[in-house]
Amino acid sequence: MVVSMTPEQLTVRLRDAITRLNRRLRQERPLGDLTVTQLSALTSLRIGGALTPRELSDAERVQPPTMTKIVAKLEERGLVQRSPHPTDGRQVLLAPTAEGLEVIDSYQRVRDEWLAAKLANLTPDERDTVARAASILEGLARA
Amino acid sequence: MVVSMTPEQLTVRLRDAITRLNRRLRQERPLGDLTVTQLSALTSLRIGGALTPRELSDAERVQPPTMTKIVAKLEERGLVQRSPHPTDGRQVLLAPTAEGLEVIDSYQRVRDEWLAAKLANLTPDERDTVARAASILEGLARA
DNA sequence: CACGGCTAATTAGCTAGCCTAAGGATCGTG
DNA sequence: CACGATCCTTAGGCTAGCTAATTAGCCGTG
Repeated sequence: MVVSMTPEQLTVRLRDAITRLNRRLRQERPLGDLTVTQLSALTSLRIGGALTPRELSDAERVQPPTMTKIVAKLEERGLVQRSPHPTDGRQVLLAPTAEGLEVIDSYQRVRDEWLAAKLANLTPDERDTVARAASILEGLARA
Repeated sequence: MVVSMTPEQLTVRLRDAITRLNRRLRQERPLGDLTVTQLSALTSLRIGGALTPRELSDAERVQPPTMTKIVAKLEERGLVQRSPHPTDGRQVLLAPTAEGLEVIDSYQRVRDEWLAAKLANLTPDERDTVARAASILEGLARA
């Protein structure tokens, strides 16, 4: 079932799909709680262990001042802890607190209900397509 | 090459890919020019012909006040025209101006250079996967 | 025919999330 | 030891979304 589409059509189509789905994801913000941006940053911290703000902003593809704000909010909620860098006084190390880790876990289970439910309605074949596309799209965003 | 992934992994992975790619798309704002949101609304108007603000906000999945602002910006630029509803004095009809249509066309060609270039680097197989996924994702966002 | 309740659109005001520019602290090297 | 580079933050601005409240117009009922 090859879809025949010009490159322009594909570009427009993909952009549209991305922006709409993103809007939808933002809307589904569950009680409590963290925004998509905050959760993403927190998750990067768990994966990366302790990161500096610079490393974290690189990982999240935002500018450093943006990350300052995101981290500030996570800190307010006690989900991230800041400690001095052992050898470089300019830098700071960020790490999730125990509560932060807990929050991530509970989100992994609870959070994406809306999207998970939608995905569950797809055929196995469609899910497979989406899974492979997700990897490809991540690659695009990273590049 | 079937990717084996739990539903949770897929959900998280997809959300991540969407948000990151969306950030990237926002950043690539070309000179001139319309934001992704504005272009999307304008395109909906071209497809839908003349729509009321309510219809347009439904189509774009935003709340009416949000659409009021988007339309105001498009109007400022002379890309959208407002006319009274023939039978209902509360409503308003929105339609793209000639210039608005022209702008859409030029964007279709010029705008998504960044994304188009990325897509061009994919293998035909990957492009096909992305194309099919785009349709599926649009369906998700719509539902 | 007027009035009460609904709907459409806008206004007001908030938050998140992104940016650039500029500043202060620290590092490292000549 | 001074000076350029680097790290983080502050300041300020913009887009994009939201909810609550207001204004205007519609319509059915008494």
